[in-house]
Amino acid sequence: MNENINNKLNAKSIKPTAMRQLVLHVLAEQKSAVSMQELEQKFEKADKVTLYRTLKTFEEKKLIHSIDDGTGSIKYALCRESCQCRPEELHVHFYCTECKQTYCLNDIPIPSVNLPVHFTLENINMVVKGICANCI
Amino acid sequence: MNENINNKLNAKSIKPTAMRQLVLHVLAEQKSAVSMQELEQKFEKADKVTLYRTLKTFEEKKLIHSIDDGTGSIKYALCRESCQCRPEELHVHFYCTECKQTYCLNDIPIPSVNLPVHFTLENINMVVKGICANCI
DNA sequence: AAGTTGATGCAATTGAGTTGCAAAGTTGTT
DNA sequence: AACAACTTTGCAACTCAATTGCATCAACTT
Repeated sequence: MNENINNKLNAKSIKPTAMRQLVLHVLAEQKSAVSMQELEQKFEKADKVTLYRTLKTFEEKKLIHSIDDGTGSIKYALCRESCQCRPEELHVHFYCTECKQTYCLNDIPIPSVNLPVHFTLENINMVVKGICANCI
Repeated sequence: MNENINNKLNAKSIKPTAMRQLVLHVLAEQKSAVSMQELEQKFEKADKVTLYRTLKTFEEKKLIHSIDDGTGSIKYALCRESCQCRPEELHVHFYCTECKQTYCLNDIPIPSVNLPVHFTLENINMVVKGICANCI
């Protein structure tokens, strides 16, 4: 397990410090995307700023991606193996207004959009709001 | 012109106060979606909170819609005539990373998404980032 | 004119995100 | 082992948008 964690960090050329192992471990357990605040609460003692910078590093190295689900706090979730976070690889996110959880709909790619002429595409954020299967 | 403004307010059953007429007037002039801060600067003297509440009212009454474009400040834009802000009516938004403007792509409806079973849909936010035609 | 309701303006608070800086830890070199 | 060079961590403090409380003001009702 620890092997696995270190492998993932190494694969993205992130130095495997204790903190980073811990954060990655917790992230890997989540079924939904989590905010910095939620993560913070999952540790006994955790410095907000270290967490913040850890997440930034993870995101830069494309180990995780962030989702702005419109709730005011950004959520983070693990990327899939070998993800490059390119527009074609992105998936839809779902925010449940009942349980307030944000889920990666990994199997639902973001549909392509025909932009007006001379518009270039870099990135897409698509968040669907509604009620998830568990809350109906 | 003033007639027009009052008609729009009345049509959505919003009491046409001076402030609201003014804000609606300025909103109608915009080519892109604007933040509260940007709006504030367009007035000589404007109280942030009044503006805030005016926008809230407008949004509740579906005179405007808000866009969370991921920049950290919410943008507002007029809805089209007779818009109910239902999922089928929503359009894609475009954030230009060059000019930092957020545009309503009114002619591009949000593509439909096949959600997993038992997920219900209430709303969709779709923001495409890239470079707009003016900035290329 | 008094009373009720809604709108406005100021002050102050919240809450997420961010920066600065010094201490602690890591790595590589002699 | 000792040193320098670099990275990571932790605390304090700050920024900035959004929001709330409360008192005042305007408009409409009886």
